[in-house]
Amino acid sequence: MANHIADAAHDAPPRGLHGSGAVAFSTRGEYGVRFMVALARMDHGEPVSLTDIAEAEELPRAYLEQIIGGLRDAGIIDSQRGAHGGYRLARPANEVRMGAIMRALEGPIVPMACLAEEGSPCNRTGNCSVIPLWSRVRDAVAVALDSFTLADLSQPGAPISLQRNKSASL
Amino acid sequence: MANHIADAAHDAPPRGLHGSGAVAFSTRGEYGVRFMVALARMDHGEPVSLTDIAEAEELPRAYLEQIIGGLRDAGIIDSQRGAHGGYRLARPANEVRMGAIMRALEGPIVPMACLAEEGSPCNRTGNCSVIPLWSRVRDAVAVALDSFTLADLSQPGAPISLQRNKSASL
DNA sequence: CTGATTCCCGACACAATCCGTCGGAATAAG
DNA sequence: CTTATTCCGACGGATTGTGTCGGGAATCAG
Repeated sequence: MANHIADAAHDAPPRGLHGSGAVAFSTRGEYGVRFMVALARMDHGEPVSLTDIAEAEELPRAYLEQIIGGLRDAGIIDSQRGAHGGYRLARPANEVRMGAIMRALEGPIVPMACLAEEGSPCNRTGNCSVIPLWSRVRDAVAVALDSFTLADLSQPGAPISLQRNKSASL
Repeated sequence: MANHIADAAHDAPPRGLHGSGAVAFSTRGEYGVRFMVALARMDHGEPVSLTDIAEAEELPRAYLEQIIGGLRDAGIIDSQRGAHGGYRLARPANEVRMGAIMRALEGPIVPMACLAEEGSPCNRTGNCSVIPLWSRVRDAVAVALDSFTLADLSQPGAPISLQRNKSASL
């Protein structure tokens, strides 16, 4: 199980893909994104320590530490050890798409096991005509995530042209 | 030292609905959709028994039985008990959107707990500027699912204008 | 050099939930 | 009455999400 995380962004799935109630991301995604937003706001050249961010966001420090390993491996953040160490954005916030962050945190977007390239791709070939459905969902999620950059979320006033949030039970 | 963050920072009560690694639907979604597609194909006026569909799709019968309860409750399928009983589509296949099926199977589409209307909606108001992200993902998934009808998937030749599936690591 | 600070990493425990099974009750047809 | 079928609650094993802990490695200050 100890697969080395050599190059990220492509090789993430030590975490299996099981499923949940609905589309639901896990807390890895939530905490990791909040970490990134906080880091983008606090990053002024000097590294920001994990403890500072965990306090600011009221997140469990040790757990957060474990989560953001994926961000480092993906090259999204740079880390510096030792006293006065911490984390920095590897690139400007407006060049970091949220899709890259989420994939680094939660692994590839695979709404259904059929779409995972490794392993048996749904041996029910021919019968299985539902793949287009999952495929389109996957693409839609990717587009939605990539339509935001980190800068969009880290600026205080929300400058996002967002359609009215109905908040109804979708 | 402020070590109190480590143990007292997590608010226990509102941890409610979370779930999975990536976007991944559960097998409820997969099996349920396959059930619906099979039913749409086999439905010729007479009820189709669960055993027949489970055999045709090679799905565990008892588990499938449990899953499709949601479809019945949602009024998507009609059931008839007793000998020669079984299931029928409640409406024509081209009037049934896949989004309705998935919601009946897996519950509302809520990528992050913040968006659940019941309960505490992310008491971090003000700070939490990431809601637009989850909101857009939710809407994108809903649109993608609703862009298919059951008829689209149950017809043998795939008549769907589907962009080329790159199958890359999204 | 010594010590303090911080990231890094493996292991572990607890809880939740998924996945699937089982047995039986209710209903309907012959 | 017998048989076929849906309906329902409960149960268990396996997996995984969530979070903690302890120590090791890098880095900096004195």
